[in-house]
Amino acid sequence: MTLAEKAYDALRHDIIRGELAPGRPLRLADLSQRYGMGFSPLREALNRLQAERLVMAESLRGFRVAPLSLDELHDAMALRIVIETEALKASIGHGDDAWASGIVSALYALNLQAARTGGEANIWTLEARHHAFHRALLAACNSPWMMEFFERLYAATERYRIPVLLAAALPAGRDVQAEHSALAQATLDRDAGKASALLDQHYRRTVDDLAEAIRANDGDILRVRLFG
Amino acid sequence: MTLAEKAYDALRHDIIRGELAPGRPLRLADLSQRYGMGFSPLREALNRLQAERLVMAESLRGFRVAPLSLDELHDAMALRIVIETEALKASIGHGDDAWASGIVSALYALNLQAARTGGEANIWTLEARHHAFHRALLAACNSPWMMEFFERLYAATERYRIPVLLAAALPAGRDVQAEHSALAQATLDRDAGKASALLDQHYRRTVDDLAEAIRANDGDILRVRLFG
DNA sequence: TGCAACCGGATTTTCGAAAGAATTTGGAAT
DNA sequence: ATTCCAAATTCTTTCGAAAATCCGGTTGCA
Repeated sequence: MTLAEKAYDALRHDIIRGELAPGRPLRLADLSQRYGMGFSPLREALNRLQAERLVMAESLRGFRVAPLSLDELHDAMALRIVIETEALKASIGHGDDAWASGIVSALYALNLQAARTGGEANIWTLEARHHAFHRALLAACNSPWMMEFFERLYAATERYRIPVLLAAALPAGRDVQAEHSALAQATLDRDAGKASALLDQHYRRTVDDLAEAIRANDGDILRVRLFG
Repeated sequence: MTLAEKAYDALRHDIIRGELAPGRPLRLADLSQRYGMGFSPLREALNRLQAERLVMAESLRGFRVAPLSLDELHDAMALRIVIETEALKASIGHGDDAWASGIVSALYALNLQAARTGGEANIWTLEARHHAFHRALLAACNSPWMMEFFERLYAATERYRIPVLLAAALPAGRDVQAEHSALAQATLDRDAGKASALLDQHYRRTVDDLAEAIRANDGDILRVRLFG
């Protein structure tokens, strides 16, 4: 693995998790220090991330972490619904036993982690398994373009979810794991209409909850932090 | 404009037009000669294009122009239909007079160019206006993510259209300009159902024609040209 | 005071060379 | 003739420094 690839992974990771705050300028000298490498691999990684809209670039003024906004959250989630319901239908059409087993396994692992509390609870493990579950649902759609856009939008929206999860600011009265199970069941039953309706509903609730949590937080989660 | 940005524009342009053939290795020394700049700006541009799937990269083995395949054409066009019909409905919902005027103007300019023959006919002008027309239809969708994916998929599918246009291998018996006019009319009439149906139909015909032309050409258009 | 030009430091961008990795070549042994 | 190994070559990747640009503050002038 080249340094540029390491830089890409590390920067992407740190941006999505919010360790590099939205709006923060990404100075090459700082990054060089932080990641222990020269400018060239960092610039290559930043250019890739720019194309993915995780980083913004301005000519001769360098790079900064892409900002967040409620508008973008709504935009990205609305498009996720369009693309993922379509991909789910295709997946249900094409999926074989390996695909179905993948869903069962991903759901099981997700439920295990979701049930853990206290020291065993780990938001990053939970997040990874949540991602894996949603990917497993779509995995058989047989469309590289859909999968790419799924990954792009997942990363974009994860940036909103993570600070909310960290603040444990999720509204009660919602059984997310039950939604996941129902979604998996409808998918495994090859009921495309029901499965995509459940997925749509799942995401509508998610975006409502996120928007609510952000409002409750006075938008601090989104606030552009120029330094830090 | 920095050299890296110039390199990005030039490479993107040359890849989409097929001047850099699918599959061709992109050696830094060659590119440096071709575009008259050092390695750094070229590598930055290549990394951006890699993220856009116009270029493929392999660790320590450099870059090559992304290959073409019938499968990818079908995949990309199918997703264009999903995204653009959605964007068109949203555009019809939000569009104001400036948006409507933009469509009229883009359609007029496209028709002018499409009517020209002989020395006045210019495939690149035609292509630019075709792109501008389709963009104008969606311009009011108010979704940066949809517009980005539209641009990505347009670029991806343009790579298949251009060699066919250059070979003038379009099947007769289809009045593409009439389809554009009808589509514009339904859109301006704010008939979302009819407009998206026409757009869907327009693209289904396009993909059929392209696939047919490529088959007639024995797939030579897609053939990976390792040297070229 | 208001304003424009200008300097100095900070930062990005680019280059050229060195380092590192893969591929090819050529030759020796089987 | 074929296989294997090592040297040579080609190419990518990375670094460090030089060039270009931006930003903030200050000076000079009306």
